[in-house]
Amino acid sequence: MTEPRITIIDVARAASVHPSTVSRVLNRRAELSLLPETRQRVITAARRLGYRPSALARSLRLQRTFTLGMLVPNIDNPFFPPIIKGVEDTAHARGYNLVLCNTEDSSEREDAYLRVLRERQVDGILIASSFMADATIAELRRDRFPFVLVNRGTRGSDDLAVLVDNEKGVAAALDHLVDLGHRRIGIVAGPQTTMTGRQRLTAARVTLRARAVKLDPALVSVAEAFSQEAGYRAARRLLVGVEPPTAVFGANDLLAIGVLRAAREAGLECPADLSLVGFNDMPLTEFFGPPLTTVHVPQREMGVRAADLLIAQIEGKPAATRRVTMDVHLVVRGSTAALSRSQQKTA
Amino acid sequence: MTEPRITIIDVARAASVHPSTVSRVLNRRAELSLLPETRQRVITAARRLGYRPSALARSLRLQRTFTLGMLVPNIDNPFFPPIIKGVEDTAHARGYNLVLCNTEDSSEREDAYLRVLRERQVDGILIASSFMADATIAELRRDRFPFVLVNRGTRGSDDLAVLVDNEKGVAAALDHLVDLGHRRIGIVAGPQTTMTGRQRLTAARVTLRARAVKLDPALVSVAEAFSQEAGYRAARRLLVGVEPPTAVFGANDLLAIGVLRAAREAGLECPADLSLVGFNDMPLTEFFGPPLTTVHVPQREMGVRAADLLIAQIEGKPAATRRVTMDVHLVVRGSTAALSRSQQKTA
DNA sequence: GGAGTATAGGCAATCGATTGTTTTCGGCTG
DNA sequence: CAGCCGAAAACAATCGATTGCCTATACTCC
Repeated sequence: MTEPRITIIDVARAASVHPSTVSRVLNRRAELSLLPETRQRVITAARRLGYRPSALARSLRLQRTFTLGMLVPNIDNPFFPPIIKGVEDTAHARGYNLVLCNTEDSSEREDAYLRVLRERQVDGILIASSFMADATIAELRRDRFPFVLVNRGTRGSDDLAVLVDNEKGVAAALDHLVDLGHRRIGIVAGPQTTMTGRQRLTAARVTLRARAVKLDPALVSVAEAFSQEAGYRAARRLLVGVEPPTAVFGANDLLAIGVLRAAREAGLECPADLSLVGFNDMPLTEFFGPPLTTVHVPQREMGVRAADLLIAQIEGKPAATRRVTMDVHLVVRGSTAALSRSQQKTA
Repeated sequence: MTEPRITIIDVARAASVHPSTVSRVLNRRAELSLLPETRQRVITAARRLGYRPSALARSLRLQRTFTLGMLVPNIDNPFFPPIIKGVEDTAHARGYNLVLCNTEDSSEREDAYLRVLRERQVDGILIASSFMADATIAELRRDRFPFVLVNRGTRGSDDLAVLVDNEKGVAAALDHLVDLGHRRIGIVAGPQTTMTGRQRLTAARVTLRARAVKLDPALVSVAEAFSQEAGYRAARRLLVGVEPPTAVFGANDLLAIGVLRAAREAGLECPADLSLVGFNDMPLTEFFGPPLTTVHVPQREMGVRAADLLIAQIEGKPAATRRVTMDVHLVVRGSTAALSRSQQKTA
């Protein structure tokens, strides 16, 4: 903008009133009585000049930006967009804007962005990013800076959080495989540096033990990220063994797709040679070849609940609950099938 | 934050210097000489107090926010995340932050967000949103507000823009189908309220005419959005006719996936009964069932170029070029096949 | 030793809006 | 007609950082 900015002072001059009067008129403050005629003069002048308030100046004065920040690990993961939309819709409806930060699964970027968000004085932060050091979060806690964790927990503290019932979801996924007759089940786990990665792997162990299926350590492969590529690399380690699995559980859908690719490369058909279950039920999974059996997570709803929680906290409303756990359920599609004779022979 | 904010004044007091000195130290201004010892005292004090500059105050004073705004039609469309990442990476590398706005294909939201971005005084805007009224853009142009169009053009003006070679892409897609022997080719076009939608349909007509294939008006179905659902609805209208197409071109990948769904429902196998080509080559298309033949668009690169263009404009650097057209090429995968005998009989 | 000058850093205006306090002015009362 | 009241709007401080300009101090040179 090379044009000089139209300020409240310009409007005041045009309407022959004091700037403070302009402010009161435009903010519809009832505290002070104003002549209807004056009010009209101000409004007309503002419109005529094309006045746009400066959110910067306003925020500086009010110490409130009406902006939320959100840290997302990777916007490329189709799991997140619906969550983001849920947050955005809710925020918008309540008069807040959203600044989105893609941390690219890097803790440096997480820290950098967090700093930026605080310097910009966002009113609160949603953290869907999972690598973040507990120390960083502890700092937020100490400063009483409003924040909500999304799809990730922290050890034992009572931070505001919207979580997924990982235990139930993993159990549903593995029960399904066991029910189909599978006994050699492989796990492509998420990074064990993340809460989600650890919880799901632990839950898998628990479930298999409960079903009396023993988990061959050679069939557990930890991916270094929640991405298709990492899933592919992890799956390759899994499928080359002397006794490959007849079914694999991927700790999220992208990992499962990576497994699919590795399987194809190894000449395995899914689900004939290898059953596959994912987690999240991200958009478009039903169109994959084959359509992915996966654990459905109410993504948009998570975003909505997270934004609700955060805004309530910001506005000092009594939080009905500090922790929301989303229910999940298995969606059976085409990537899983009963253990076949040929698979039994191989195994 | 309930804690009182640490300001530059607090640091100044702690270091026994004037606030202006603190500012100069922390901004490494060389214009004025400072005693190394003073400098050190200030830095120490700032660190000890945990001073965080207020981006708000800074921006207000400098009339610069070092923030870019980006309007995206729908973050759910996997086509956009890589573009966004390209923008974000570039912006970040140049010291800018990005505020992302999801317009949900609604022109009201577009206008609302555009207003918000201007009130927040972002330094420039990237517009990937396609519905936006030309009048709104004209206003930006008039105010000399820096902006770049991404993946959409405007009629005849010389706005900064990063475009896709739609003509070439569409020609490649349809040439491929014609080369495979298809003559009854259906088009699922994008909304004709968007430039992209119109350009691709026009290009399709031109290409088919050039190949002397006549386009049955009954085989052109316009979707009301660039979404899977809209594609599905549009495709249903197309496939129920007395003489259905043997191949379909979807104006983007999501539309193509909608076609796939409709085809499946109609009992048609892809590519055996129906060949299908999309546009964009968004992430994961290779994992669809069948893997989608589509026109590859360098998504991340588009974002990078757009951010480059915008930042150059903001910083008053001479723009080498006002308009960048990305090259595209067809990626043949599994959703297209040569016209088969059975299809010929049907047709 | 006094004028000149370089160096270090303080002073104060400014960015644009908000809001508690004060002023102004007309009208009314005693 | 002085005094008071209330409505309407002006005044001025404030949010936090930046920067052109000015000042104070010490040092140099003749």
